[in-house]
Amino acid sequence: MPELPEVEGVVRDLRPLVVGKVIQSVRFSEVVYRGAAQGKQSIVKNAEPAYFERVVQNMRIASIERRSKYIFFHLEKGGESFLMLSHLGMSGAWFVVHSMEEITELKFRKHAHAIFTLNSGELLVYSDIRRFGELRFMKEIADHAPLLKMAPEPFDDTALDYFLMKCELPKYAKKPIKEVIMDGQVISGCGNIYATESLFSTNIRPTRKANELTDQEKRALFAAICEVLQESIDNGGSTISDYRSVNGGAGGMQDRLKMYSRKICPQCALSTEAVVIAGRTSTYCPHCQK
DNA sequence: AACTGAGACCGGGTGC
DNA sequence: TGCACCCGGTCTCAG
Repeated sequence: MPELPEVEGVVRDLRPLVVGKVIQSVRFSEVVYRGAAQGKQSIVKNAEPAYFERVVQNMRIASIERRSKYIFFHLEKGGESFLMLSHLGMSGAWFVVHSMEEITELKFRKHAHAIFTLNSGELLVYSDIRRFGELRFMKEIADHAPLLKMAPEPFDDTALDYFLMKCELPKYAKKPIKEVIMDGQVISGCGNIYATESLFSTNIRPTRKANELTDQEKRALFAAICEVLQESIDNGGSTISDYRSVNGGAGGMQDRLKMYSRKICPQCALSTEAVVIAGRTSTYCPHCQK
């Protein structure tokens, strides 16, 4: 499951491989075309695949940027700029290869849904096993309303105050703290894995109501989130089931996780417990986390 | 107007 | 071997 660190890794890998290159053409999988014919938006959102094909032709990849768990491809053609948005969902992955056979894991090759041919002769491939990811072609960020509501990047100076402010709002005050920190409108890029880890490292139980945390606890929790996100970025992200870095590598962070999907607390050696919060499995230590 | 909950999207993995 | 079910990030829509 790609969260902020995994998406950051993909962006850092992609940049030197494709920035400056020109998209000659793009083709989509049968699933995408068939879905569009049935009125569904499989992978490709807010545009017909045929439109997408036509419009990205001869566009230069000017830069690539991560924002929350999204990847922004800044494209240019004839002095005009465009945005191609990619969200990896549960199982999205990007590859840069000379031929599809270079994608060695069959499940990723089998579920390649967008294949861009670059002027270098290489293929830029978006693969997505569970199809929870998306590709969106836009003129500007405002074309997709939810993007305007995203919280600041957690490493921004404003992010802590933004988080503290959101905790006080009626909408969030009485919700479990774990649900609050996983909300992209409160903190950007913190999903189940890193929410679980940061709550464990600060000894805070995930079910506590947001407004029942002390100011000190909230500040410590926010700091812990930034720390674990940074640690994960530094270690290539967590490869849990379907996350792969560009061209199929695995991350190293999964071995450093202390609470996510653990049966035994590494701190006190007692059994952990799991509850469901906002639809997500939330593992915690009932002894260490108060 | 604003919030809430349900539904939709999927196939690999797991357990019976 | 087969099959039903579980899981999850985010948006959309009905209430």
